Amino acid sequence: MFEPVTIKDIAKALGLSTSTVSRALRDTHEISAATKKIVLAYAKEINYQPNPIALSLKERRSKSIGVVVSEVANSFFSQAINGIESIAYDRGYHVIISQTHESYDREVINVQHLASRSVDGLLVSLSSQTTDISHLTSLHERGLPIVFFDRVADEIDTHKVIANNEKGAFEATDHLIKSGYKRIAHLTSSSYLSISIERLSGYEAALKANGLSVNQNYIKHCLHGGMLYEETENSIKELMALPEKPDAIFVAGDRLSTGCLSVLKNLNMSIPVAGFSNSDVLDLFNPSLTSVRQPAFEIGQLATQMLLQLIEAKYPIEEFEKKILETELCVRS
Amino acid sequence: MFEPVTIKDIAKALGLSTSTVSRALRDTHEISAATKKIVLAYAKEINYQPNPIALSLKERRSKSIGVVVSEVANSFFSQAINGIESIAYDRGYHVIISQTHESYDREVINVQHLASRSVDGLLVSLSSQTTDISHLTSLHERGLPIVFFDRVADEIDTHKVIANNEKGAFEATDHLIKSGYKRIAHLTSSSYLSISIERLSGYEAALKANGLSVNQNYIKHCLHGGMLYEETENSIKELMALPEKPDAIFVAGDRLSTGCLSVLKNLNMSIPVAGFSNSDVLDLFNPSLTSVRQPAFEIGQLATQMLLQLIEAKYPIEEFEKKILETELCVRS
DNA sequence: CTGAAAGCGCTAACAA
DNA sequence: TTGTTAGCGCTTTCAG
Repeated sequence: MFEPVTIKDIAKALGLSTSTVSRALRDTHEISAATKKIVLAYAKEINYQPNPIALSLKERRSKSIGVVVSEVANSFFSQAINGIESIAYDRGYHVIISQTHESYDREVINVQHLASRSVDGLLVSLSSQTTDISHLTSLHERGLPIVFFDRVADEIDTHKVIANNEKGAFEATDHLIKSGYKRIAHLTSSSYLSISIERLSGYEAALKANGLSVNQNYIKHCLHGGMLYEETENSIKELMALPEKPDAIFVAGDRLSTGCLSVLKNLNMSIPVAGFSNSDVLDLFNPSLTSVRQPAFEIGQLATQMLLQLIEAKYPIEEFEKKILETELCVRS
Repeated sequence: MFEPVTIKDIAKALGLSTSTVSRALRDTHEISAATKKIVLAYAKEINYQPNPIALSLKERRSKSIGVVVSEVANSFFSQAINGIESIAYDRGYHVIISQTHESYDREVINVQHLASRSVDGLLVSLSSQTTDISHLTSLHERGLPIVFFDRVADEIDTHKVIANNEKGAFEATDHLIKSGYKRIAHLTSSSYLSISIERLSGYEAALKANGLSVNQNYIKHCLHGGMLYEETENSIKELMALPEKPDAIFVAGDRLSTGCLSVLKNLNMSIPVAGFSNSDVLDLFNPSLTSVRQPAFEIGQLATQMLLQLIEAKYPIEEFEKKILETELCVRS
């Protein structure tokens, strides 16, 4: 049906061998200028495009990287993807995006699929369900470069790029306290996630730094991270049914933050909320959301640079680093 | 570095030929049950994964489809992508997403890149800059299946899936008029886009149906479709500087709608806005946005089904259809 | 400077 | 029932 031009067609048309054509196209020095010119001209004329599949098979690399995120429809991830693309594109790499929708099974399938498609490396942000990461370790041990961003797995020794979640959480919680609130609840995602742990830790540190104690009843985990309205709603209802109701909420995730605001609005409740979010329409919100903004684009860029460094390294790299980028607190009231 | 297991490894280990192994794995009837069992067991043991690149080269298809959208960070597109994935995934196809960022040059490069990567078909939503579609016609003529969604090109005879933009625009405009507004401005994107044309037409029809005349000064095109704050701001400033200021605005796009609200908020202006948007946090907005919501997920699904139908067709398909899905008006005030 | 041939992983005639 | 061989498009020794 769809018949692209091959190097063979050029060779036949020009009465040359395929190898000569190949060399001419790749501008090898061992080809006469005359032949080169003819080949290049003809290739251009018939709009020859090399077949990257054949190339991949031959060179055992695909010049593509796989990205594993939970949802594209999430400001943080879509911005990170833009960062990833901006670098990958410049360096001649393709980006293949796959979504886990926070499902562990889906993550395993996607990772395997990407690996079998011979991506040269993987940029991974774990799903909220993931506790077992053997699908990644096995690939990593066999030499597939992997860089984690945002939701990382400390068990795997490789580059990681994250936001300063602990500090961001600290600042947001501290801001609420400094604004006069004393009973600060914490709404967060699955407790497995590195980001949950880090943000929880920042929240607790802020309480302690201000002489407040940590009340476990004030901490609610939503395993679906805001994807399920009912789950978020239940958590908030439980919080608001406590004898000592919280007087402010610090939320640990993007979808969860907006979900929280929706629930509060629908329940006709008014309570200040601060939370992690990279949405670009927060200024339009009412009730407003004091937000912790992550440098999503930069995280994507940095992670990609590190991955390409691993991919293109001549010798296996043994030293890995965890880059931590600062967040930004946007106070709204 | 990263050495996957091949059919050859299995053959060698088991003392069989590669073809026997190949046949056993594909469960051909001409292989003894015993051999099959051995091969399958061993393949499982060493976690054999067929190399899809080799398969692609052989079968001249990649079991993947390319998607061309302007921005992933756009509710409509991210929802559409979810719809696309849901179908593609079930049918064993990979989805490769590429973003044009509304740039024509980028669109050409992406399309060519996808084509050269041997995608089996293309799902395209044109960039707002695109007027010349020869990069698509040439591929289409050479037999590459293409399905347009949302922003379509009528010049190419193929399947198309769109929302009922004209009716959606009519309803939104009509709603504003029925709410008592008489001087309704229209903020829209590039005039090349099919969606702009359709929505403009619905807007004009609503005015006429209500005995109002179309005032060209009330119609503003933003070539960057809301991506450039200044552009949106200028358009709105021009509108509000008119001797007869509009008393309501109908906006034709997602980013443009939120951009419009931001500008109005920042300029401290209050004027009712209705517009196309698929954001899922509109309920939190203040000022509110009466929205025209497109069935983005379904559009993605349908487009993918149609594309797979073209891809898997035994005989070339000559009859094409344009599916039009209904929008939903969500009144907010 | 150019050509012939092998090989990347896999499948499918064709033989045996 | 299984093995041999060729070929998908390309690069790269190795010969000429």
